[in-house]
Amino acid sequence: MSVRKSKANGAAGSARVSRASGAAAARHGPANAPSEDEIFARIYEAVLDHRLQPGTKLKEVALADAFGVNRAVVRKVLARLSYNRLVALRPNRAAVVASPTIDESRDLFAARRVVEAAIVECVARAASREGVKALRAHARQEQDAYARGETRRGLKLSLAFHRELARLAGNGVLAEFLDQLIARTPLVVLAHKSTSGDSACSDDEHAGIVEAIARGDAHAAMTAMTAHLTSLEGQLDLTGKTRAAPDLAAMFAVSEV
Amino acid sequence: MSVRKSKANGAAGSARVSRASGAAAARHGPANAPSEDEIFARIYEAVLDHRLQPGTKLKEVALADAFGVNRAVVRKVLARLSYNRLVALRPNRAAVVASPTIDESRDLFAARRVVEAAIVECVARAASREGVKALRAHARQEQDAYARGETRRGLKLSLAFHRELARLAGNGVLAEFLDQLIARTPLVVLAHKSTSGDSACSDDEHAGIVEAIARGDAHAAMTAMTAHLTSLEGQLDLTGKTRAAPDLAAMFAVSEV
DNA sequence: CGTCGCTAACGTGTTAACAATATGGTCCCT
DNA sequence: AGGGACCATATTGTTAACACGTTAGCGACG
Repeated sequence: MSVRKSKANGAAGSARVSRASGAAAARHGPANAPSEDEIFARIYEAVLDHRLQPGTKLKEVALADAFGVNRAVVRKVLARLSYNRLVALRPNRAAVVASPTIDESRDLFAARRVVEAAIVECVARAASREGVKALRAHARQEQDAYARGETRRGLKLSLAFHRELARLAGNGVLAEFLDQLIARTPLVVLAHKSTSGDSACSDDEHAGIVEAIARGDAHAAMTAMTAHLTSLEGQLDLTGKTRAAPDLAAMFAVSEV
Repeated sequence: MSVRKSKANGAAGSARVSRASGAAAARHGPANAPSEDEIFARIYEAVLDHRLQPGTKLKEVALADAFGVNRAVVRKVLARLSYNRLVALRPNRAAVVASPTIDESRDLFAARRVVEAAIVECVARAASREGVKALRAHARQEQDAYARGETRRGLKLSLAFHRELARLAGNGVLAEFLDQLIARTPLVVLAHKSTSGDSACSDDEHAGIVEAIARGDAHAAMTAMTAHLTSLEGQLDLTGKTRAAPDLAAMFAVSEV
């Protein structure tokens, strides 16, 4: 994605922190000012962890304060998040975590079926030994996480499984697009999940997909993937509720994973 | 909350222009400062028209000067263009018009085959009378433009044809993604076209797709679309050359279409 | 003669002050 | 007592100055 990484971490970093109020900066760790990418990831993971629910207002100064960075940085992060449809930014109003509509959710899953069917087809046709091995290991790891009750970790691994699949397909453009779709999925699920049951990718279905790929059975793999996504979509319903949950500083300070 | 609002638009706009140096602003027109979207569109069309070739440096101050806006606006536009992979922005270096690699070009066409096959399938299955009619009219218009020798206009209509198809499919997410792919395609073609022949969508192929849709023959429509894209891809080769073409102010000032 | 190091200009990245707008409370009027 | 307009505050949007890094030209040295 964006090529933004190495900048004035050393001297400028500490100077920046000292300015942005040592109190807020100190709350999330020593004197490290998170980079743009880190902030992006933090907010994204907050959505994954249900700490940020759809409709939550993301005020620039509050975020800047929470992360100990400048408002401009927050602004860029919010722009990126808005590109990915994770937040909606309204002119002259605070940005909010996006609240995907029912239609958008349906379209999202339909798009994933199209893209991921093509991806597993590619992978099933040109599957290397190592690739299949890595996929099996991935599915196993995921299963373990769920078995141990580490839901958050399991969810992340589930997403990573789909990403790994896209990587193996060898089409960078498609992989990049799927990345966007995957990023939006948890938000859609969160916004429209039917019950409190943490709807995640079932590991059995992932395993089934891997086995079809290992057999080189492209048709079976595509069918399994389509069914998998349809089953995921089936866990949703049409109720949409929003909640407010401020105090971003505390929220992000806690999870120093 | 209804009273104090009717003033800001006019005043702010003119104030902005007056600051940004009347000389530069005057070069591309009277006192209108283009919006962010307009600048985005202008640059995008410049790529379409081969006025901006891959590798051309896009300096922030030069662009800001050419359009008569602030550097911050240019910066946001460049970020958006970079998100769409039309420009590459390198840290602490001038942004350049992207030079798609061979692999990227191949992946792009493969992705388009996947997405557009799914799209025409949807359209063929649920095609309304009006939709087919609009498509036919579109193809006709396109053909006329090419017949009249209006290559630029024909190219734009070709792109619009694919966009219209995506719109008719009714999947907003997929349409949005295809939009990105379509936007990148001219750049890829420009970067790797085999000869000087302006490779554009053949209108005959478009017409064939429309007729398959009109018949409700999803399979034929998908085949036609896939073949169409493959034929387009076939017009490319693997030579990559870059040229420099500065003086952005004059370039954008000329085309006050 | 080629190559390395230095210096100055250029261009991007960052920051903080300023301007404009929405929001929420309060007061007045009906 | 209820509703609407006004004022104060909070928050976003814009602007210009500054700091940093890169690039290119030039001179010295091997």
